[in-house]
Amino acid sequence: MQTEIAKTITTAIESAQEIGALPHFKPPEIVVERPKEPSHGDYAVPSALQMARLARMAPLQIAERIVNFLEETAPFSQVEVAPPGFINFRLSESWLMQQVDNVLQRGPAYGAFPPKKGGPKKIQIEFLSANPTGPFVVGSGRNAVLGDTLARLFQANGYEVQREYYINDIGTQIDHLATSLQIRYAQALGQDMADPKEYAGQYLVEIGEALAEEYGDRFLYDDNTDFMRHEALSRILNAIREDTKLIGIRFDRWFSESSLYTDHTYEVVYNKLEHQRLLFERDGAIWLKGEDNEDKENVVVRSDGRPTYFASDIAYVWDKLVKRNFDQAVYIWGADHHGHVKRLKNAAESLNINPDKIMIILYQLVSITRNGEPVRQSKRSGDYITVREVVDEIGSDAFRFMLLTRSADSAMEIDLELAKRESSENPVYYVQYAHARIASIFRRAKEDGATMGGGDVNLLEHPSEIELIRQILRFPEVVKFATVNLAPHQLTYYAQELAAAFHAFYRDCHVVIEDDELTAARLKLVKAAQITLANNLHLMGMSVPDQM
RNA sequence: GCGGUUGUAGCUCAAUGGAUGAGAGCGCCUGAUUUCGAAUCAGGAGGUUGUAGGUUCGAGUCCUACCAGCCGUACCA
Repeated sequence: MQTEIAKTITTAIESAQEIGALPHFKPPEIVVERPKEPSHGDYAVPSALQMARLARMAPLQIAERIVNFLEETAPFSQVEVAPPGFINFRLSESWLMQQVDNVLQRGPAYGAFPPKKGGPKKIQIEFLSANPTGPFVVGSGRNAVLGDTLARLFQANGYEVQREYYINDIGTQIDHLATSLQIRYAQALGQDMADPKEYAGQYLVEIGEALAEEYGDRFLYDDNTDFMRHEALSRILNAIREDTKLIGIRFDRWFSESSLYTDHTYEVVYNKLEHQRLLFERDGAIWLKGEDNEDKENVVVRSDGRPTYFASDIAYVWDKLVKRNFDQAVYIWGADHHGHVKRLKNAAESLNINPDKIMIILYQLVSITRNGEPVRQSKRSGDYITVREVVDEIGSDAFRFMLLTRSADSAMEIDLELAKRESSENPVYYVQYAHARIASIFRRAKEDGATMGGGDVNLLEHPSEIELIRQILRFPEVVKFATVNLAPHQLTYYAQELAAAFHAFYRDCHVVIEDDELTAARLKLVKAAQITLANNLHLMGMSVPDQM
């Protein structure tokens, strides 16, 4: 709708300029807004205000001339100019009513957009990717929920989406993990050893005990680092996989960092950079030049010959955008990684990859408190709160909703005790209750033998009905907006507004009544509301209950 | 020090450079059910959008400085 309005405005300006009603100038991009104040209509265009200087005319006058040249005003009952120079569009009630049939027809697809012409764009979203050195903790939950919801949003926008988890399965930390497990295993076999310094968490004790039970002392005496590394990784990753399922997340691929080296991707990328003379040696290490002098140089290969994490990052982005040919690569990173954004994009550019294909979402970190006291989050010390613990207490839907309501760039604090106490007040239940109430209306209608077949949507003229339709029709716009702005939290706010519009309608309008025709029409409206609520809840990865 | 980011109601947070109303939820106060589900609805109190300047027809939003919090500033990941 917004793009259509923008188009008609543009043509109106052009024809006004041809005739001379407006002077010639290059019009700015036409912005179509949804005004906050309902009396200002459904859509508003402030372009006349922006063009006042260019046209050297009063904004009100510009707006009036544009309106005079508008060709198509079909779905609108009113197009008016308001001071200081807005052009306001009001949708006609009959048009609004007719959209209800439209929503019913689209059903589960309502709010989704078809793929672009020429086939769907391939987008890869890599998220969570928590180091496999410990359990899935609450802090990472935000990453997971953001990534998964964005994946759902891109799917709704006609993209072909792949969800990927990048496993950091090499490096110093993994070596420490292996030696820590070796100690736990030995302890499980009754050896008197000091607790590991590196990874002291309970989960390694359990894995050590499991190994002792399965293998006895077979791995006790020789150097079994490789075995320990493998066992620790696979068991921890399995646990993470199970825990992500707990909140409705599944990955399409688990990508191993070490595979970048075994399949020679790294070698190819390294040679490419070297061929372009972008690598140089200093202090025994190999560095990558910065894009310009202001950018810092970064170490790619350490002086002991081992590649850095950054080296893997470069090979990985090549793997994504060149080898696997994704159109876009989305990264979800904690804000503590913000320093890496520029160097990754610069490296991509050095490889002739368009850096615009890389979208990096930074989210502020989550701090955990319990009754106001900060809780430390550290896998090394074994001091952490897992997603599983919290989900067991408050449920997956409330957990996801809680993490999703904040925009990514606002730091959030979760108080565990408060979260438990208030979980019954979580707004997700408000939204789900609206859905369940509608299901209940349909159960009632069935008992009474009422159906929505043949319902005439033109009967839906009560102000609460019109308002509910307006809210329902916002849904596709919200989906689009949340995607292009990478702002999935918008879904949670819209869901509450939609539910509120339904509850207000419920107060004012009985659905199952004596008047069969009005009943049928209202059942249609209520069905449309239910479809929209359900599609929204699905997009947020939450359950859609018929009863609560 | 330098760089990034955040500062909005008692609390947790929204708000696409727009309109005499900066909005929700929680908490607090007052009301509503012989009715399709009260996990609901209606109303009230509560704000100098950290401070000071600037740009703009128009600023919570953009720019500058300052104050406060968080993060980064590794041949860790």
